[in-house]
Amino acid sequence: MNIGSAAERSGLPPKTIRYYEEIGLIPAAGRTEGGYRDYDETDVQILRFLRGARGLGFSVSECRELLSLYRDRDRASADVKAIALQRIGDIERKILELQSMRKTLKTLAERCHGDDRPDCPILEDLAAATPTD
Amino acid sequence: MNIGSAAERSGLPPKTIRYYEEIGLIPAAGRTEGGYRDYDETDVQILRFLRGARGLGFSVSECRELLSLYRDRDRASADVKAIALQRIGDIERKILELQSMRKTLKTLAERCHGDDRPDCPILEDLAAATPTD
DNA sequence: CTTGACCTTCCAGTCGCTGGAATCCCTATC
DNA sequence: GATAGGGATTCCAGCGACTGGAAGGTCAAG
Repeated sequence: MNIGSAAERSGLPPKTIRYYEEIGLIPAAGRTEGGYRDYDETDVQILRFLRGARGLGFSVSECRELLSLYRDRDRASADVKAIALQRIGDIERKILELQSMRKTLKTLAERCHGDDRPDCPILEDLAAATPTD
Repeated sequence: MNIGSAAERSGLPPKTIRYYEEIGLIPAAGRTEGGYRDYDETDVQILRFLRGARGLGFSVSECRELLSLYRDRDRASADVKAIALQRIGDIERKILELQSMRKTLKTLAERCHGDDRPDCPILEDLAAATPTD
């Protein structure tokens, strides 16, 4: 099947599939006589795997690790779990950061009357910011 | 004061300050005879403002808007508030997305025994992913 | 035989910096 | 006055993970 069908069946855009090939995340696809990339079900499976992993926020290099574990029949599930737990930690840190931003913004937005007058605690607060690092 | 002091007093790295100048986020700084950029307290104030806004996750183009509102004495606070509310919306969407990822990953990680055996629900689940879009 | 949808490669751009190289300025010490 | 260092300057390249677009090749239908 050509790259368009593989894209449709995997949920990844053709451009992304070519990009993954270029960076060596997936092996170079076979070619038809006319020079078109040719994919089979196994390839699509790998592409879907990547789409799922990327969708869970794993970086491309984490995907590389996950993929090599996926292909390794002698893998230890502990290695996979470690990557997943790491990712959960990243996500939780990010959530905390976003929640803190939201809290600050909400407080400021609540205090801003939001009409046509110019005085605004949001701007005032930003202007008063001190370098805390 | 030179860029190093402005950096210290604003909390932004010198490279970032030059970058902001380059992209026109801040006006070009004055220069000393020797060609060094020269900053005063007002400049540092603006840099701090930017650091605060970026720290709350506003994009550079949002910062541009916020800065122009900040400088506009005839602004309507409603315009500022609208940007802030928009940003809160972005943050909340992002939090929901991350929470969903975390939930999926947690479920998978819990079901993975994480020892030296190869069978692993994390990999199995990724491999079974279907294009849902 | 032509049309149009697909494919190919390659180059550039996105966002917000960050690193590094080569060179210049300023101050302090010998 | 020479020199050493710690700044500053510019410019170019790279990060991550694509995405857009141009110029051209291929394929199936009419």
